[in-house]
Parts: sequence; C-alpha cells; structure tokens
Amino acid sequence: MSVQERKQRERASRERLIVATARELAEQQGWDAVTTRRLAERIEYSQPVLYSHFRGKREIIGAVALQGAAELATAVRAATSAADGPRARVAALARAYLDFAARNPAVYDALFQLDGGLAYAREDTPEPLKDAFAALLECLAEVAGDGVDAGLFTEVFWASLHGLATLTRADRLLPEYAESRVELLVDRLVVL
Amino acid sequence: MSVQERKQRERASRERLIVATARELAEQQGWDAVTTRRLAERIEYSQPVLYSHFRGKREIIGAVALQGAAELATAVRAATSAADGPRARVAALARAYLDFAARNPAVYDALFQLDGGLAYAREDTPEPLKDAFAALLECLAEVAGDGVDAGLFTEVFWASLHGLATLTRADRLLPEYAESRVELLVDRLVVL
DNA sequence: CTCGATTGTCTAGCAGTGCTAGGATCGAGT
DNA sequence: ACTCGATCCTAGCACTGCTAGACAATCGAG
Repeated sequence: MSVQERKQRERASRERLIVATARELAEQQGWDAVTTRRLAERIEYSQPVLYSHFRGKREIIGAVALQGAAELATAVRAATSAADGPRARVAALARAYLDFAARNPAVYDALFQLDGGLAYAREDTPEPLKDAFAALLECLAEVAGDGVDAGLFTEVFWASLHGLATLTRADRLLPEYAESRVELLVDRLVVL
Repeated sequence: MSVQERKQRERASRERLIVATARELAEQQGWDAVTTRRLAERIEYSQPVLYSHFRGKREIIGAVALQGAAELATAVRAATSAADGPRARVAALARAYLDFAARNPAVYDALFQLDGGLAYAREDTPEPLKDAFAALLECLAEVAGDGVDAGLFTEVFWASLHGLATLTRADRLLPEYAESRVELLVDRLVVL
C-alpha cells in the first residue's frame, strides 16, 4: 500500500507544481505567455502530463483562481479584523481588495476576468469562491443599511470594487485619484 | 483625379465592411470566433487584405471599440435627456449604460475588456472615447455633491457600472437582484 | 528470477491561430 | 499598345491547445 501512497503523494505534489508554475509564469509575463509547452518545459515534463492532471488549460486557470480566492478571503479578513469601527473596517476591506488585485493581477484575472470553467453565485460554486464572497459579506452586512439585503449590498459593493480594480489596471482611470476614489465610494455606499 | 477618388471611396467602404463584419461575427459567436481567416472569408477577400487596412487584429478590435464608444455616448445622452430631474436622469443613465453592455456584449468587450491598442484617460485618447466619458460626466456633474470633483465622481460611478456590467454578464451576480442593484447604487452614490 | 500486464511518459502530429514574403495580375497613364 | 506601379492572392512561418500511439519502467504472479 505504501508504494501507491507514495505515488499519490508525488502526483499531488506535481499537480501543485503545475499550478504554482502556471501562476508564477502568468504573474511574470501574463496569461498569454502561459502556453502548455512553456508550462511543460518549466516543470520539466512533456505537455501530455498536464492533461493527466487537468482537462485543459482552462482547468489550470481555474485551479489558480481557487487558490487566489482563498488568499483573497484571508487578506480581506485580516484587514477587516485589524480595523476599529464599521467605517474603518469597510475602508480596510476596500483597500485590501484593491491591493490584492494590484499585487496579483494574474490571479485576479484568473478569478474574474478569464474563463476558468468555474460556477459562480450557484449551489455548485466551489467552496473557496463562496468563502471569499462570505468574507466580504461578513464585514459589509453591518453597514448595508436598514431594510437592505446584505447579499444585495455586498454584490453592489463588490461590483464597484471590481470595476475600480479592472479599470485601474487597464489604465482607464486617472492614477492620482486612486485614493480619493476609495474614500468616496466608501463614504457614499456605507450606512453608519 | 476622379479615378483615385473612386478607389479611395472603395477602400474606405471596404474598411467599413471589415469593421462591420468583425463586429457582427463577434456579436454572433464571440471574439474568439473572429479569426483573420474567417473574417477574410466573410468579406470575400484574402487575409492579407485585412493587413492593408489594419496593423493587426488588435486594431480591428480598436475600430469596433471606437464605433461602440460613439454609440454608447449617443445612447446615454438620449436616455438622460428624456428624463426629468437629477435622480431620474442618473437612473436613466445607469440603465442605458447597462442595457448597452447587455445588448452589445462584443462591442462592450472591445471597449473595456479586450486590448484594442487604444489609450484611455490621456491627452492622446481618441475623440469618441473622450466623448463617451464626457456624456457620463455631463449628467453626473450635477449630482457629485459639494466639494467633490465631477471627474472623480464620474470615475467612481462609471467603475461601479462597469463592475455591474461585467460581473452580470459573467454570471457572477444573482440575476433576480439586477434591478435592485441599480436602484441601490444610484440612491447611495447620488447627492441630490 | 522471469515473464506478461499495467502504468506512466514521451515523441510526433493534427487542426487551428496571427501574420508576412513573394509572385501574379490588373489597370491607369503615356 | 505598352509599360509599370498598385493591388491582391498563394503559400508558408512559427506558434497555439490538444491527442494518438509508441515506448519504457514498474509491478504482481508463477
């Protein structure tokens, strides 16, 4: 039995290597540079090996996305729990979110920009994605305002952050307003 | 001279045909289906002809984007001018924007999701793009609130709309909340 | 200790992509 | 009528995601 277990461990380890390498390559040179050939070469295996772990490139993107979702949730929770008062918590959440998107553009793309073959906003949504949304909701529920559904409010707030994140990174907004945008958004959307 | 003029007209007409066909194809089957071969076949010329009009596929996307920007500006202005009162105008703007994104997904992608090789938020930004932003600003300036820069407010409002538009289309938000999201966003961001 | 079967991996290749070099063809101006 | 430049197409390059089939290493049974 232990032989099979060792092989399973090795397989799992190689799978992690694939995901980590894909992420690294995407972060360094963008997802366009993540080709199956380059990825295979970096992990020092041939291309078909990739397909024994994942159905295709899309699933590899999805794996990176799931990893990113978990990290995003952690980052958001760390930021919010370190802040005092509802207003400060939401501001910290917004900054943590945008910071994550700015520091991990490729992961952010995998999560929300590219097709990783993942289901969102459904029952069969993978746990990390649900949890990332939950991390936002936990903090935002207390400032949604009376009679406003927390889920609805979270969707709106999240969409605004997502818009800021993507448009900022695509150089479609003025850089000098970056901080003011966050302040304005938080001040207006939050009900204290 | 008239011979050259005729040729110029024919060239311009063929260029319009290329852009229109690319847009049509993208709207029908998505931008992935817009390959140089398919596009060439549809306009009944060989691929190299495309490259005598545009530097490459990216520039074709850019051309569709510019066309879309003009239409978006028109749609927004039409919607806002037909509404009474600041609150109603902004709500109409939001709905018109989201409606445009929903009805012309490929064009919206060309504008804000794909790389069309266009410069945004700069002096050398093409006129249609500046004008589309201006259309938003015209309406939003009156509800930015005291002491808040109209440009800053427009960026935030636009980013929120963009987030809603993209996340909605990617099935990342609950469909039943669609209308509520717009209401909530407008109510909170607008200062009457 | 050997032999067949199974597992794992790689080489080679397919159909498709964006893009371009070079030759053929056409038509305008002399 | 002829030249010559503009215009267009054929053919091909290097690349993409993905896969069939050959090959080698490993394992269990006799």
